[in-house]
Amino acid sequence: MELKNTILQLFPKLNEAIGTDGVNILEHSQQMTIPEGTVVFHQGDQCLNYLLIISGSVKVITRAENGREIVLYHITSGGSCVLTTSCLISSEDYPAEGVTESDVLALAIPKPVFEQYMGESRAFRKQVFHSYGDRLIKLISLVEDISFAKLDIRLAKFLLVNGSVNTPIRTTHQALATELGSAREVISRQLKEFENKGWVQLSRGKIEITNHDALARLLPSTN
Amino acid sequence: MELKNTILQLFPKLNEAIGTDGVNILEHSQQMTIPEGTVVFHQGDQCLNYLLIISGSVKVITRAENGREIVLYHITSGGSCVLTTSCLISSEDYPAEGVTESDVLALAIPKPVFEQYMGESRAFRKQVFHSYGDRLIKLISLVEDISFAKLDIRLAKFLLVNGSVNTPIRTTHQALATELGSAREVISRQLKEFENKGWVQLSRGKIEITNHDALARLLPSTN
DNA sequence: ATACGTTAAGTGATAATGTCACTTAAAACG
DNA sequence: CGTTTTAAGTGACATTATCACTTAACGTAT
Repeated sequence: MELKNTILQLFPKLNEAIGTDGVNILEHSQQMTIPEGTVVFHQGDQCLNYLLIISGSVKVITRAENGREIVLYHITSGGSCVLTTSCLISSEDYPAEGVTESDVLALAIPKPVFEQYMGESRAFRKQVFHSYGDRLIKLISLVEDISFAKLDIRLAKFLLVNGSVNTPIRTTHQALATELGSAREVISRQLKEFENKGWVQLSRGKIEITNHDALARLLPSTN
Repeated sequence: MELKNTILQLFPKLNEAIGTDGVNILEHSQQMTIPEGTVVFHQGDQCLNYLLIISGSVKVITRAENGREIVLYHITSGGSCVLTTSCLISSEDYPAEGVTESDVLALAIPKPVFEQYMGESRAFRKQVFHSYGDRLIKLISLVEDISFAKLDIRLAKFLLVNGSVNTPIRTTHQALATELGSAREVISRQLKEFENKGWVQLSRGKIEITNHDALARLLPSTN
């Protein structure tokens, strides 16, 4: 079966769970396809499934009253939605919103099955814990970035990670602002500065990197 | 036994684990007392125990290169150190530092015992997951606060939570800045403004609230 | 009790970022 | 082709951060 191989590849820790442990995730879970732009969960939502993303990407954001947003993280191929899981268990209000950024293929494991696996399979537990730990650590990095790192550096980093000299980045300044937790105007001005220095070329909905090295020199050596 | 009752009170989800499940946490764990000001873990440290805090408090901070710090969260009585746990499992570098804020009494459960409990006790799993979820959600709130909330409001909130009209807050402006992820000078100026309005009275190492209601009016109604 | 070193807090200038109230321009669509 | 929508630009101003200090309060040793 094709899907099984894909899953095993994406979730190496699940090998045991699918194989020798006698629990077969595929039998007890459901494939879901979710179109782009769907709000997968809102603040305060309850979650009834443990979700594994097979393909596509989900962004998790919080919003302030004044409408400003910040992307907390993305869940991509091979990732699981730890926050929905934790929201299921914890009594606190779920403080974020998940939106698909592309068509998404996911595997939904119902809560009781999830709990059974947690008890029976060491491999499954490891997988779940690994996701949790990663998320926690990434969130801490986000806090660090937001409170310490300067915007030009964060912006340069984003550009370098998401584009290169021949692959332009297709996004709006607003989306970039949300991604970095800043304001559109600030991003626009910063990009304009980069453009004036000849490092990027801007057009509506598109950013082309024209001088990779100059942008890279902005980053601290540890990146 | 006194300690057992204390633990059961602090970690209600552990009831089952200590009682009927046949695993006795007290037998397989070790009490530790840690003096105030001890660095419990550094960035990159490995952790060999799952830690439950019985009494006292640990603060978890990150530091920027320029020396600025921010408190990520505090672990107090009844809390567990999820980050050390996750650091044990995840391959990523541990991105924070833990420092005891007072003398701390903790219960250290060695890794193998921890893993055994995770397999055998549903209650223990719940406890662990609950801690994780709470931490994740609190970190998200922190991101929200840092990126959206104005400093005067965050400061007022802190003052109201940590002091009252007859119980002054004993802390330095520097510590406050770290707590809120700001700079000392900014905190000093903001506090001075509060003082000019007659809301607080400042002296070295001490902040007295003189007008609780005025401070409270600064906060959004949802708090 | 006074002097001295240490730590906490204050200050002014300047830079970086965020906010507001718009305007201008590009694309999308009938 | 003209009209909506959506994206991006702009100037003025507010807030927060940074730097390079100064001043004040406290602890300690004589």
